[in-house]
Amino acid sequence: MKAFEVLGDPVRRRILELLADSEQPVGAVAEVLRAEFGISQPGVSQHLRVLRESGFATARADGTRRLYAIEPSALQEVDVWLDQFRRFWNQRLDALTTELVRGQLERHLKQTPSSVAANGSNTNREEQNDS
Amino acid sequence: MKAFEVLGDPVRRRILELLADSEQPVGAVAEVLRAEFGISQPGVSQHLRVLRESGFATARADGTRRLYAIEPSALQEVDVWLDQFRRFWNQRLDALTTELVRGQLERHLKQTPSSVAANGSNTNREEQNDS
DNA sequence: GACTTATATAAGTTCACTCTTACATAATGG
DNA sequence: CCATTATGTAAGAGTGAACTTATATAAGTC
Repeated sequence: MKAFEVLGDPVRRRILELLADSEQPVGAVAEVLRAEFGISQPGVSQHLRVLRESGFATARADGTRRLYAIEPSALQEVDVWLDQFRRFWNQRLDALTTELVRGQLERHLKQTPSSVAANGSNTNREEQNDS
Repeated sequence: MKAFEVLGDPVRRRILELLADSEQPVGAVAEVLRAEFGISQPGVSQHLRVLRESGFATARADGTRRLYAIEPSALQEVDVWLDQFRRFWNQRLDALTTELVRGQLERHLKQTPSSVAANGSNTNREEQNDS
């Protein structure tokens, strides 16, 4: 699990956030990081290398530029590791996330109405005990 | 987001895994870590302090011992950060806490079969894409 | 109170990581 | 080709984090 070591660096996390919007050339990323962290272009290149080699990002050539993009697999590993702890906040929907989740659920059900059919009413009513 | 820096250390991740089973006294944790990482008791205490101070664990006194337990909030922060990337491996449910919704949905459908009525077959079959 | 067990803190060392500057490589356009 | 733009690599410096050993604290035991 090298993934967490890679994400330990705030600059690299920021890079991933930038790539999440869409693939980006090194220059664009470097510009942002110079503004936000005061870091040089070679510094950025080094971080991008780490992200590439650890499976967090991929690069493709585009003329003289290289476009970097998110590679989900490594991030998903992190997600999987978190699974063993989800039960600590998952058992019951707590006050914080209930509404969000509920909205999510409704939207989801709306997207695939066939799967739930008739009753759009008391879909997830069993977990409002302490919220 | 100090959380990722804290999780960057494999020893600390292992400690959290150990605490996930149940709360543990320092001694028990230290024993495992000495076996697995060759690390001393003070080393373990230092890591536990980091986990405490960063909100990943709590400690309560029990006679001469201190029992450490998981504190979910910090881990949940990590989960939330991951949200912005989930769409890369969850085409359908993209936003917050997909797993939560998923588990919730499954439990719900199981608990209230009447709500899905006729089609008990492909109830939530649409999200087995890449797993 | 003295002894033991359990854990925390102090001080110091070591080492890996993240920078920087300088340079290399590669594609494009005149 | 030569210059320019875009990016990658090299080498070295500085810093901080994670250990170690030694010691402090604190609670149970006799």
